Amino acid sequence: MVRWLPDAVGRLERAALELYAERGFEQTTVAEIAERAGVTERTFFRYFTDKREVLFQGSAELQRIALAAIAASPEPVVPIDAVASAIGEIAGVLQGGRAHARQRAAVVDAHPALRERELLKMESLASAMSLALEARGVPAAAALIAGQAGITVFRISYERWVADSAADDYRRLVGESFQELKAVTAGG
Amino acid sequence: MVRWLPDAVGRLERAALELYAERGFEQTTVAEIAERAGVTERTFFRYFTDKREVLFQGSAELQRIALAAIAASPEPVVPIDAVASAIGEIAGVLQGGRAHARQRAAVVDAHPALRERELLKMESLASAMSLALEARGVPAAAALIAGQAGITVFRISYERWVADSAADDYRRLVGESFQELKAVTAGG
DNA sequence: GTCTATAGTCCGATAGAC
DNA sequence: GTCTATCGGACTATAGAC
Repeated sequence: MVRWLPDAVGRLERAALELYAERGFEQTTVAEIAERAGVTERTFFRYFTDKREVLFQGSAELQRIALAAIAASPEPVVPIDAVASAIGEIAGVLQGGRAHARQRAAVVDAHPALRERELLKMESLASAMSLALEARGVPAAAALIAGQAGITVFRISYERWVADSAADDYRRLVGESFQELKAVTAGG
Repeated sequence: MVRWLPDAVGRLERAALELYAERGFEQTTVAEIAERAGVTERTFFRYFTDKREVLFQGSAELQRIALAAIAASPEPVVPIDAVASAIGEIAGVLQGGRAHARQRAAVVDAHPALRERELLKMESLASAMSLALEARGVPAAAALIAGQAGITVFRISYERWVADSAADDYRRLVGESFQELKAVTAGG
């Protein structure tokens, strides 16, 4: 007989996503999430700083993958290409869990408080990529812009991927969005 | 004898910025802001949905200016140029209040909850610009990317403008950042 | 694990302007 | 009378302190 069931964090994450989807973010209390996960309210706040954060644990892992890709970019480092490979790697990882991504996206989009948090995570990813580029010798100004360009493409292709049933190849959507970005900034 | 002093909103905004600067965002209660502004807590929540929003009332006006610039862009509408003129207009308006912008930026940067809200306002500006571009006949995909590219430039040049004492010509910084964006995305 | 401060909501009351 | 701005108090849930 075990005292605690394993994976309290995972159970809390699943319970929260389900409840937010079922009855909405604001209509769900932390107590209800904790109850469904079989822990106390106190335990929830042990693992997550607030009610939103429970949906964003995965972003740290994505960031790790992106930084590894930039670190592994071949010399000479072309900022936009290094970032494109990083975003492509992320897309490759997400590719498998489209159903989950869709449910999560619907929940996040439905509430400004969650969209806010998502934007903060994206910003964090962008600055991390910029720093990684600087570490590879890219000048600060170019690194900043390339990092931001990367999340622009990431977000736009993510939206297409979850919204359009026909567009199921996420990595390919990323590549297309990068081409569009190049065309638009060239002024064409 | 008037029953209420005029401009309760303005007094609340100034009181909030002062207090957030003096003792930090989290260490300031809404009751204290209200007290300094000479109203009750209840009145604060009448005008602002939450404790953060009090610092972001100005963003609606900036958005209006940006959209007007896009609506007034000469034919044929080149998305990136239309957005550049919109961001340039905003920079021109902010140009005068550099001291205030600096204090506000310091306060916002100091707390993630405020950075989050700022990112949400930027996102709102980006999608509004994208919609305005679509209204001018720009295809959806290009409009989305151009809008995002616009806020990328806006934010990067804003940071430079408040951080670097020597760089006091905001409009010029915006122009330079657009050039850098073009260079980076071209893969140079 | 309990206790508490504070954010944020709701309903109603009040006082002046028109 | 209606409209608008403020105040008062009670209430719940989040989040952090002890």
